Amino acid sequence: MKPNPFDSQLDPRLSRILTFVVESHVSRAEPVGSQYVRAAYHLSISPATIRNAMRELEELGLLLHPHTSAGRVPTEAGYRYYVDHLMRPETVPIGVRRILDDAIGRARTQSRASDLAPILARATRQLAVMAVRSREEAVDQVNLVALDGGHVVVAVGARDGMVATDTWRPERSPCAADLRRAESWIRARLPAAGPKTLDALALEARAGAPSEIAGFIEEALTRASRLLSTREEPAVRVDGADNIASQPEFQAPGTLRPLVSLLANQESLVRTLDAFSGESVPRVAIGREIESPAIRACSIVGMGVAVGGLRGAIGVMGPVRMPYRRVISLVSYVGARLAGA
Amino acid sequence: MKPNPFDSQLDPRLSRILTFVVESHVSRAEPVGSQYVRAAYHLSISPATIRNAMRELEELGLLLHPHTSAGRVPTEAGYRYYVDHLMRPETVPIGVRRILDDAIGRARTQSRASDLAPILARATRQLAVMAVRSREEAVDQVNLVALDGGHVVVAVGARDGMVATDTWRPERSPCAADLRRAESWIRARLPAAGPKTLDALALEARAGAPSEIAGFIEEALTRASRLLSTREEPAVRVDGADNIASQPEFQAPGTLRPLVSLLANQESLVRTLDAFSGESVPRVAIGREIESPAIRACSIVGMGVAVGGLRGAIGVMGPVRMPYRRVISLVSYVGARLAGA
DNA sequence: GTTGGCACTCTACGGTCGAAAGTGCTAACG
DNA sequence: CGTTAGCACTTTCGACCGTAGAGTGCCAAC
Repeated sequence: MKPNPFDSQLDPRLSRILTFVVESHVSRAEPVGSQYVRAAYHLSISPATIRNAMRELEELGLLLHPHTSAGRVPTEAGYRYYVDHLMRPETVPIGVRRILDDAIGRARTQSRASDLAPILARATRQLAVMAVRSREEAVDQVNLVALDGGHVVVAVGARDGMVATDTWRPERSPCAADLRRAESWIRARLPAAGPKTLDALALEARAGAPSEIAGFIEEALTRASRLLSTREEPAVRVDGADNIASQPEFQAPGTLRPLVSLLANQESLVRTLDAFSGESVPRVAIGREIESPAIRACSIVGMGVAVGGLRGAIGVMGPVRMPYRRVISLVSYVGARLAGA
Repeated sequence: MKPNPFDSQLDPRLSRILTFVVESHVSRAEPVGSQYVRAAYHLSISPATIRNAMRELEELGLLLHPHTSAGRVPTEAGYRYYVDHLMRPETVPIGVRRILDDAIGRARTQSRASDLAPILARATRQLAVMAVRSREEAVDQVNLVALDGGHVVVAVGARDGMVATDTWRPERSPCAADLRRAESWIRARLPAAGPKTLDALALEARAGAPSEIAGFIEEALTRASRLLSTREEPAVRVDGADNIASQPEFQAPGTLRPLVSLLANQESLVRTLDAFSGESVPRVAIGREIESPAIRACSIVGMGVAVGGLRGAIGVMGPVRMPYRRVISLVSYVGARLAGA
């Protein structure tokens, strides 16, 4: 972290003006002039005074002039100061809260956390991302069960209680005794195993297990391993892309392209969001603060969540000119519910 | 189908010119003029002659004039005629074929057909979609199995051999006898049931099953039902969006928006692709032939596929000005491999 | 059916002009 | 010292216009 020259509070006069400029610009999407601020907030001071204040803010690097005769626009530092010092927390309106609670409840019980992305996208009118992956817990138990019809279920359980299953139909159906033997062969060799250990164990089985069930055990362990590793590649859900595509910052030709690439290439989006998964309260990354160079013109509000056996992050992305108050309050609300007991 | 006035072969002279115009325009992305055609194909006829032919083609509705002094552009009917009568099939080069074979093999064995979308996108340099859903087969069997640690697996098997499982941990762990009783209660009432029947059965269980296992059965059936219906919502994978976003037809402001919506709202894409799932050879939908009004400026080459217990469709989407030869050959190749035994 | 010649039409580009917006500066005021 | 009024200044934006370039349509001739 570089030292922030604005840690000390700004002059209250300048604070007020900065707040006005930021909030005006967020809602109007145009440079805001001194006249406009005066009229919009019914100020009793003259435009000239406001201009003086704006000039000071510009010298501090918090505002910016697109050109000589345009109003002011907040810089990224300006938004940063606004988010850190000026913005007051907003409470989520009761109606929205009900909708969210409902969706969160469903996500919890059905372990389909990704369904929250559309809800969050609608509520914030931005792009919402939800990425969850399973905890990388040690494997605790492996069960093998025969079903009617010759199918076999392999179920792996992690120490934290998460369970995943896969099904297949072996060429030669094993009898119940074989299943029990295979299970205990595995159990005897199962200390605390991650997916790599399971792979190693599969190899060991091919060589060392009783020959009539060796192939079967190998298959089961291979599937168990794949179960864990495919679980590790996060389930991601993105929604609301058209919300931000319709924003004025994406109207200029060529500006939408990075967004399309992002949607097409969700891995990089997930990687970006991963940086937020450690946060227990919303963190705001503004513009260039985002690592990924592809999305320089955007901001992200994100935090980590945990649902059932899954953990991951939620994030809301939009142009730097974003209604931070509302977005933060919503992310915070959803995040708290998903992190909480 | 409306009667096609062009079923009879076009004059060979006109056919040649139309072919040249289509192929030139596909690769150059600009209106093609008579001079250009002459030079590019080393024709020994004069530009004036070519112009005469073009005028005839324009009168037939196969070519179009953006304005008085621009070259010609194929109309959608022109592309249609080209695809139906002029285009010669292309063979997939051996190198590409190897890459595809490899990917197809992996998709088969791992039942992860969606991984083919990125491959197809790279090969065609267009947008590729792969959507698979499980067959809507009648439920054949429901198994309940206890695992170590108090978890229970519910496995539903469909008549065609597909199996899906879900796991949960009931509040009160049922004993082995309870499980068997629950299983046979269900089995006795299981004719050939779809997800709706399973839901109905869950309700019946709440009222009519032995009280000590009623709640358990209800839960199991609800999960089984959800298993089928979430399986029914197809797994979809889209890739290569940036391929077509970089095409000149998407450079004009506002033209990219529908594409973004499409990527954000993959349901409608899936619905559009569904229309192709019945085809056993590639079908080409050009421009307005596509039902969905959102993607009027695009064409789709798609066909149905089947992988393991899954069925669905692959599709390649791009601007109407698309290299149909190459795309069709690739879709055909992949599709044939996925449909074959 | 094909060709050469030529007038015609339309777009794209670059420059000029006036209106509108909003500032910066200076001088005056409490 | 903060605030204010007045005014010149800068810059963008849209409209307008004239020219260069591209490619056609048509006509008369082969």
